[in-house]
Amino acid sequence: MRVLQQQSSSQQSAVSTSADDNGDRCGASFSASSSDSDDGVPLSARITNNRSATNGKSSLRRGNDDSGSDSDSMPLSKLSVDPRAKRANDSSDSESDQPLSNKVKAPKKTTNGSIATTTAVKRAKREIVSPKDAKKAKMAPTLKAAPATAAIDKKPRIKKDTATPAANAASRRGSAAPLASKIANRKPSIKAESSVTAPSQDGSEDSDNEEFKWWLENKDNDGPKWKSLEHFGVLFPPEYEPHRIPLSYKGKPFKMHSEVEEVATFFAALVGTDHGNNKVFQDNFFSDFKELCDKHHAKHPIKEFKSCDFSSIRAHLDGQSAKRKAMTKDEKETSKKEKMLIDEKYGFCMLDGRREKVGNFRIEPPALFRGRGAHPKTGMLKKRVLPEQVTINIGENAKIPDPPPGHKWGNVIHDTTVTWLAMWKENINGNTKYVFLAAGSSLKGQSDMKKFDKARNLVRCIDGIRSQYTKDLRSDIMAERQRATALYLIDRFALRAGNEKSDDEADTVGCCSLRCEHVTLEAPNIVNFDFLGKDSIRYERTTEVDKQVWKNLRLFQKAPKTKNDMLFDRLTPTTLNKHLQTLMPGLTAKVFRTFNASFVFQNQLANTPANGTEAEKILAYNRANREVAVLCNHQRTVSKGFQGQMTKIEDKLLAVRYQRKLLKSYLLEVAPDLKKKHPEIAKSEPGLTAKWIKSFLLVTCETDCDKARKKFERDNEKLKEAGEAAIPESKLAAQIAEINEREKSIKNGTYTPELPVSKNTHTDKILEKISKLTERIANIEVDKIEKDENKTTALSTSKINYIDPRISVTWCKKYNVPLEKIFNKALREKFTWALDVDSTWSF
DNA sequence: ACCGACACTTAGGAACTCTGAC
DNA sequence: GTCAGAGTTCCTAAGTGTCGGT
Repeated sequence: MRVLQQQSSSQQSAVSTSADDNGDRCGASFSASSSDSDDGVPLSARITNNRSATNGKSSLRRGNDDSGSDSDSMPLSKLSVDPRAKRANDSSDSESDQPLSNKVKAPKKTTNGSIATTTAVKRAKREIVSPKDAKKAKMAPTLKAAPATAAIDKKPRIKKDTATPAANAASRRGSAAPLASKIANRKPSIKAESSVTAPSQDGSEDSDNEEFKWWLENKDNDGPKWKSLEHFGVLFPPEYEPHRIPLSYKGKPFKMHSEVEEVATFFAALVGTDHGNNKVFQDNFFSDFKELCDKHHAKHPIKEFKSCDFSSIRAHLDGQSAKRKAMTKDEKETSKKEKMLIDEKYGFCMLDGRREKVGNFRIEPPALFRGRGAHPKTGMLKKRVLPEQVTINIGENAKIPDPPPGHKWGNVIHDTTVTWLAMWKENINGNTKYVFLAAGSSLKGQSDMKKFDKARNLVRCIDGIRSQYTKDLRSDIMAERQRATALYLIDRFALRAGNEKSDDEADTVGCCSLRCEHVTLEAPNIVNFDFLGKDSIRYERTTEVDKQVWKNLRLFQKAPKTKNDMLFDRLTPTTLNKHLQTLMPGLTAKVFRTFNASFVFQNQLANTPANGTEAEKILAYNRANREVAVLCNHQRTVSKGFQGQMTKIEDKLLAVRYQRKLLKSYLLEVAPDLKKKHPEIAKSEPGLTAKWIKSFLLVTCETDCDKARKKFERDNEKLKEAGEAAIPESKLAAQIAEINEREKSIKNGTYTPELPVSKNTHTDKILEKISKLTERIANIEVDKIEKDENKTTALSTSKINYIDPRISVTWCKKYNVPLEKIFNKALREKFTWALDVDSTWSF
C-alpha cells in the first residue's frame, strides 16, 4: 500500500512564470477570490494495486431530460421533492436535499448487430472559443512556441478526393528522382544529440539541411500539416504457409483447409495463456472457427470447442520457435540484414523534403482479437487486410507506391491536413487503423510540444479555475454542481474524462461515466473509488475529499438512483469540455492530467539531494516519476520471478556486507587505533546473522565444487584439442576434498573465513577496499528499493506521455546528471525539441 | 442536439536485444 | 559461451476530443 502525497493548492499556486510565456492565456476572468477554499483537504490517499475486478454493467443509462420540470438549468430548489430523497440530518446543506431526476432513461440499444460498431451515445457538440478569444490567442506574442489554444487547434476539415486513374497518372508523371535513392541518401532530419546550433529554416523543400529545428520556427499551426510527402506505402504480412498438421477432434485427426488451419494455429499459440483460458475468448474464437469450417468443408465433424485438441499444432509451433532460437550466428545476421533492408525502405519518408521516420508501416497481420479486460468480442478473428482495403495518403506529385502484384489500393488521396500515410479499417470494431510518423518525427514533436505548452498555460489559470469550481460546488443548478464536482475529481485525482461506451466494449469508466456503485462514502468526508478504468485497470483509492464534494457525491447517489445509475447524470465530457473552453481556450479534461503530472513531478524533484551521489539523485528522480505514475494509476503486473529476484538481490547485498565485515574485523584486529579516525569500521553489519553466514558459506562450497568440476572439464577439453595430456582426475579429487573439509569445518563451527585481501596488505589499501564495498552496497540498496517500489507501477507511461521533458532536461542541467541516465535513445529522439532549455526553465 | 466518422494520444504487455556475471 | 535479467522496441487496444451532416 502506498501513500500518495499530492501537492497542496498553496503549493500549486506558488509557481514561477518565465519570460517566454504568453501572458494572455486564460479566457475567463474569475469573480471568486483567488484563494482556494480546498486548502483544508488533506490529499493523501491510499492506493492498492489490485487489478481486474468485475463490475456489473449499468442497466440504466444517462437520463437526458426532455421534461420541462426537471431541466438541468432549473434551480434545484424549484424541483419537486421526492420524500425518499429527503435526508433527515443535514440541515446545513439545504441544496443537497433536492431530488435528482426521477426519470432515468432506459439503456440505448445497440441497433446494429453487425461487426462495424456504433458507439451508443457519443455526445459531441463542438464548441470552441469566441472569435474574440481566438483572435486574442493568435495575436499573443510567440517567441519559442505558439500558445496552445483552441483557435489554433482548430483545423479545416477537407473532403478527401478519390484518386482517379488520371490523377494517379499525373502524380506519377510528376515524380522526379527515384524515391528509393532520394530517401535512402538522406539522414533523418531530426537528430537527438546534436551539437549543431544551425539557424532555423522554413519548412520548405530544403533537403540538404539535416538539422531541422522546427521548434525554433514561428510556424502557423493552423495551416496544412505538410506540403510534400513521399513514401513507400505499407508492408503486408507474409501469406500463410500451411503446415498440414491436423487438429485432433475427439481423438480423430481433422485435416483442415489452409484458411481454417491458420485460425486453428492462432488459437494453438494461445493455449495455456490467459486469453486461451478465457471462456469468452474461446467462445468467440470457436464461433468464427466453426463458420470457417462450414465455409471450407462441406462436411466436418467440428461441433464443440472442448473436443478440439490443439496440442499437435502447438508442438509444431514450439518446434518452430526452438528452431528460431537455435539459429546460427550467420543465419541471425542474414535475418537481421533482411529486416534492416525493409526498415530502410518502408521506415522512412520524405516530408517537405526532409527524411523522417515512419512509425508502424506494417499492416497488422490476421490474428485473434485480444481485447483487454472483459471485452465481449475478445477472441474473434481479426481478418487479413487486403491492399484493396487500404487508403494511401501521399503528396500530389509523389510517385504512388506499387500495391502488391495483382492488387490495387483501395484509394489514394492527397490530404495535407492530416498526418497519416495510410489507413484501413479493422473488422472487429470497425476502428480505423493509421500509419503515422514515428514518435521522434517533427509532426509528432510539434503536437507534443503544443500539448505541454497548453498544460503549462493551465499553471497560471488553475487558481481561478479552482476558485470557480469550488464556488460551483454549491450551485443551485444541478448540472453546474455535478460539473464542479466532476472537475474537482479530475483535477485532484487525475481521472480521465470518461466518454460513454457501447455495450460491445469492455465495461470501463472514467469520471463522467462513473456509476453510483463505483463510489462509497464514509462520514464525514471519506470516499472510496473502485472502478475499472482504461484497459480495465482497477482504480482503487480511499481518500478524504472536500466536505462539500462529499455531500454532493451523497446527493448524486440518492434514491431513486440505484447502484447501476450514472453518478453524474447531468454531465457529459462534451458539456464539461465546453465549459472548460470558457475558462481557458483549448482547455479540455485531459489537459488536467498532463498539467498535474508535470506539476507534481516538478515539485517532487525538489527532494533531490544536491550533494548526493549520482545514484541517489537518480533515485530521487525516479521517486518523483513514481509519484506521477501512482497519481495517474499507471500499473503493471508483477513479474513472475519477482520474489526470487528480490531474494537474490538481498543475498547479493548480504554477501557484500559479509566481505566488508571480514575486512573491518581484520582492521580492528591489526590496527585498533584506526577506529578513532574511521569510526565506521567499528559498526556492525545489519542483517548478517550467524545462520545466514553459515548457509551462505555452505552454498559457496557447493558453487566452488561446481566451478572446480567445470574448470577441470573445460581445461581438459582444451588440452585434448591441443593433443596434450589431460589433467589427472586426482587433481580434481584433491580440490573437492579440500572443499569438503571446509564444508565440514563450517558445519562444526571451526571454520576461519578467508580474508578478501592478503595478510600483508597495507591498511590504507584495506580502507580503500572497504570504501569501494560501501559504494557497492549503496548501489545494491538503491537497486533493491527501486525494484520493490516499481513492482506494480509502470514509470514509462508517464515519462513518455505526461511529464514535460523540459523539466527533466532542466533537472539534469541543475544537478549535473547526464541526460542519458534518465532518457534512453528513443526518448532523447522524441524530445529533441526540449533539449535546448536552460537550467532556469520552469513548468 | 445528436450521431457517426475521424484523427490523434495514451496504454500495457509481448517480443526482442543488450549486458554483465559466471 | 551461456544465462538471467534489464532495458528497449514493437504491437495494437483503448482512450479523448473534433468535425460535418442531419
